[in-house]
Order: sequence, then structure tokens, then C-alpha cells
Amino acid sequence: MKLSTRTRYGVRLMVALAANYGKSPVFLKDIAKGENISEKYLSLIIIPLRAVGLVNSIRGAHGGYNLTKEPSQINLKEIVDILEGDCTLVDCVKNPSSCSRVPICASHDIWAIIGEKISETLSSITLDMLVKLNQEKAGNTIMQDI
Amino acid sequence: MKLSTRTRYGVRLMVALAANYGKSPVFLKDIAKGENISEKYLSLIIIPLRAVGLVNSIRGAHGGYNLTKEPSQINLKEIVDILEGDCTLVDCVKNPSSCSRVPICASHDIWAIIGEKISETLSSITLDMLVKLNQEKAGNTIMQDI
DNA sequence: TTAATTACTACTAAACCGATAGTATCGGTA
DNA sequence: TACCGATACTATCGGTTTAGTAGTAATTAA
Repeated sequence: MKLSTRTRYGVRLMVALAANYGKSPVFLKDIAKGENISEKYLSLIIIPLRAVGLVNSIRGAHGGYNLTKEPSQINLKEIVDILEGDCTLVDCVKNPSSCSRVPICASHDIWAIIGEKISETLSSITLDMLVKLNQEKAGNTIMQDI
Repeated sequence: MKLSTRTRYGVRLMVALAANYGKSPVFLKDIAKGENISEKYLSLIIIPLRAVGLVNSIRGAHGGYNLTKEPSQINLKEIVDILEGDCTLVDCVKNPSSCSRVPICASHDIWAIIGEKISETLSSITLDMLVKLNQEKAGNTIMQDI
């Protein structure tokens, strides 16, 4: 039940974009450096995020990426759904016809309930919350350093 | 973030054992037939469940398996923890030293919170609840058939 | 025209996963 | 004691997925 590296990186990428919201476009190169992630790999991860309209890209010199919406209007479920496929723990929740046991299987119902809980929690967390949390943690770290 | 087949099968295995609690030991062969799962594969899955003391085994002719506790005393988190390793979405929650970014990473905190939610929900669901739910679903199916 | 940047396609090495196979061991029973 | 039915253990395998790399094309500001 682990999240893929793709999703983890994708969330950090989106948080980095959120931290820059309202400013000029960000180069993927800079995010890659800041997050210590391969730029090439990030450039693959951002494709579906752009395709679905969460991210806007500008090609060419002085190009870069921007969020298309305010960070408070983008929640984690949107990102996980895109990068992970969905927020369910078993295939038969999203696609009941994939298993003939669904009508008689109690576990199916349980996995569906837990998937709902996960979705609710992810939906309630927006990018601006993550940006703030990052700032707080950075502040605490500095305080600790002093 | 999908559950492994191992975990899904393991839960169904435990529910089948729970449905038989208090009776004579069950042959894995019979559970395999009832759940339509390879007996050999189930025999691998049950090893860690036995090792941790959730299941008791009797070898030899007329052997079989039994739960060691009442179904109401066994919850899903125990089973998932054993078969899946843990109930966390990312490694750095269970093992913070696996990532140097943990002290400054907001996503880490978020994944930890969601993992907590999942754990709580799994803990609240016991095997006897699943047995009852199975019985209800079986009843409904029969009603539909008539 | 050049340099910087995104866009796209292909590939690969390694890990993981579901499952199978075969043998060993145990224990009740005839 | 010999046999049969069951669990216990170890090894292996093929397929899929995953994380990541490589190279080239397209775009645009200067």
C-alpha cells in the first residue's frame, strides 16, 4: 500500500510550484535542484499534471511552469488520482466488474470504506496548507540551529 | 497505493477461519476451494500469521488451522501490518532515518497523518464484523435470486 | 542564430509480485 | 510399522512494474 515515488515526487513538485504561485514561471531545473530529484524524471511526472490542466507550461528560453489555480484550490486527492491512478486500495472498488466476488465479498466493502476515508482526507489537504507547513518546519529548523 | 494480493487473500483467509471459530480445525484445502485461491499460495500466506500467533496449526492427518483468539479480538490492522509490512503510505513514516528530508518535509507529515487515519480505521474493524457482513451479503444475494 | 527550455519517445536495469514445484516433516490410524 | 493426509520449508520462475536514463525534436527569447 505504498505510494509510488512518482506520486511522492509529484506532490513535492506541486508544492514547489505552489510556493511560487503568482510569480514568474519556474524552471523545472530549479525545482529539481531544490528538491534533489532528477530533472529528467520530473519532466515525465509533470506531463499528466499539465495534461489535466493543473499546470501551465511555457516553452522556449525563459519558459517554465506555473500552477493554473490558486494553491488553496488544489487538493492532494487531485494529484494522487492523476499520478497513482486512483485513491483506492483494491481494483474492484473502482472497477467492480473486475471481480465476480464483489456481490458476496465483505472485504470488498471494507476496502471501499477505507478508500473513502483516504479520499476524504486527501481532499481536505490543499497545496497552500503544505506550503505553510513547509515554511513552519523551515522556521523550526532554523530555530533549532540557533 | 494498492494492497497486495497477499494481503487481500490473507484477510479472506482469516475471515474464513473466523467463520469457523470454535469448531474443529479447518483444512487449508477447504478454504482454498471455498475462496477459489491456490492452496499452495495460501500455505505461504498463513506462515507469518501463524508465526505471530494469530493462527494455530495442527500437523498430520486430521490437522488444520484455527484462530487462537475470538474473531472479535482480531482486527484488520494486525493482519495488514503482518502481510503488508505496515500501514504507512511511505517508508519514511515508519523509518524516519531512511530520508534526510524528514525534518524539513511537509509531505512527510501529511503522509504520516493519513497513515494514522488508515490505521485507526483498520483497527476498528474486527474479524467478527467481517463474518457478519459476509452473512448479510449472502442473505441479500439469496433474496435477489428469489 | 544561438542558447535555454519544454515535449516526446524509447529504452533499460532492477525490483517486486504472484504463483508453482518439490521435498521434508509430522501425526493419526489401520 | 507402514501408509496416508496434512502442514512446513525452500527454491525457483516468468511477467509486470518501477525508477530512472538517453536522445532528439520543438519552441522561443534575446
